[in-house]
Amino acid sequence: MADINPSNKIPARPQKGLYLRKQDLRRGIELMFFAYRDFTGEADDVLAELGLGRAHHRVIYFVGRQPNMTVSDLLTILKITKQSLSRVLSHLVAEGYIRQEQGARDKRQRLLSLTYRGEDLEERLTDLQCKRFAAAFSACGGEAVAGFQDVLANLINEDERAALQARYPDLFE
Amino acid sequence: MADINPSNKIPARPQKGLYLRKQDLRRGIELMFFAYRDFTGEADDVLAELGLGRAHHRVIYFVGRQPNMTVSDLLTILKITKQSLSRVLSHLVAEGYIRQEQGARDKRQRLLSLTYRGEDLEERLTDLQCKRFAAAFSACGGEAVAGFQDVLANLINEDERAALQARYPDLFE
DNA sequence: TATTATTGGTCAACATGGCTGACATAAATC
DNA sequence: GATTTATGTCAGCCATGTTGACCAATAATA
Repeated sequence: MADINPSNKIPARPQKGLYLRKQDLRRGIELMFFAYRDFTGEADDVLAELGLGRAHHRVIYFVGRQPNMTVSDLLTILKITKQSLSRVLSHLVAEGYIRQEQGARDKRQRLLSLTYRGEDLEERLTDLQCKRFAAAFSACGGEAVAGFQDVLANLINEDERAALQARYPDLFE
Repeated sequence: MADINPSNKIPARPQKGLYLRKQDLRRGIELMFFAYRDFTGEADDVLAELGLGRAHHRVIYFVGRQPNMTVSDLLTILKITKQSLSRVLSHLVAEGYIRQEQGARDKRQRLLSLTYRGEDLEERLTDLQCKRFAAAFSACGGEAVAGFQDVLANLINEDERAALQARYPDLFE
């Protein structure tokens, strides 16, 4: 019997690449949700024991990465309002995780850095997340890691990607 | 002048693979943060106009993906408390995005599905995120997409990954 | 069958961390 | 010097997590 229906062989739409089917794009959405949920989960548990939350973690992480940064710097990275940041930051200063010094050039600025206590916590949290990445990277291999980095970089807003590249030259290799 | 310090040529630690250096793992952390932030940003804006939040989006997305699912099903996916879910869900039902029917086999259950209004919103939001993925995937190519999927899958908790595989067989190819 | 345990869901109250608005102070500009 | 701009704070609102107490339907068991 002849194959009357050509749809068995010829795709209905022009084939732009198998990874661009709706199903594959939805898989991207779902993997991002599940991976992010678990990626942050362990650190959240540690933070909860200390009476801190994910917002505190972000501040500690980025201040640790770039000591003596200003509040404004943090705001452009976190993309939250300075009022939101202020609450979290005040808490971290009060609890002795973060130290702030008045800026020499501009006295309005408060330069942020981690105390020893802050460094300890940062290391503990970062180690947790790094271990997860090390396991995943090991399981997948270098090619996959490169692809992972490439896709994530391209999910970032274009203008934002340029700004990040200027701030963190090694973020995109 | 002879090269006295060998650290210029010989790595301090055994070389487990270039993508497992601390720097690369931290890049993973940072890319996840920035990519997730922007990946959710556009949809958040649409939701905000409708007086909804990201929590509502998650419910709409997963109910759309699997109509007639129960509240319990949703809970195991979202990993939040049923009290949290209840508030969001009640709101969505009140606003006419979601319909709930009593379960036939078990009258305690309420089977969830999208109304036409809910379907419209789901499509609008999913399209936004799919477009972002389509652009990123196109820019990076199929190899990168495969690596992206592989790494994300391996970032998910192992037990959870098994459970997801059972629920969504096509999530991991 | 009657009782008990489990499962599915709701209501109330609290905490975190977003948000806006009003404001103080330092610096830059006119 | 007066105004404008930038940095940061305080107060209060809202969304969305949390726990605890509870009700109803079903399943398990004495």
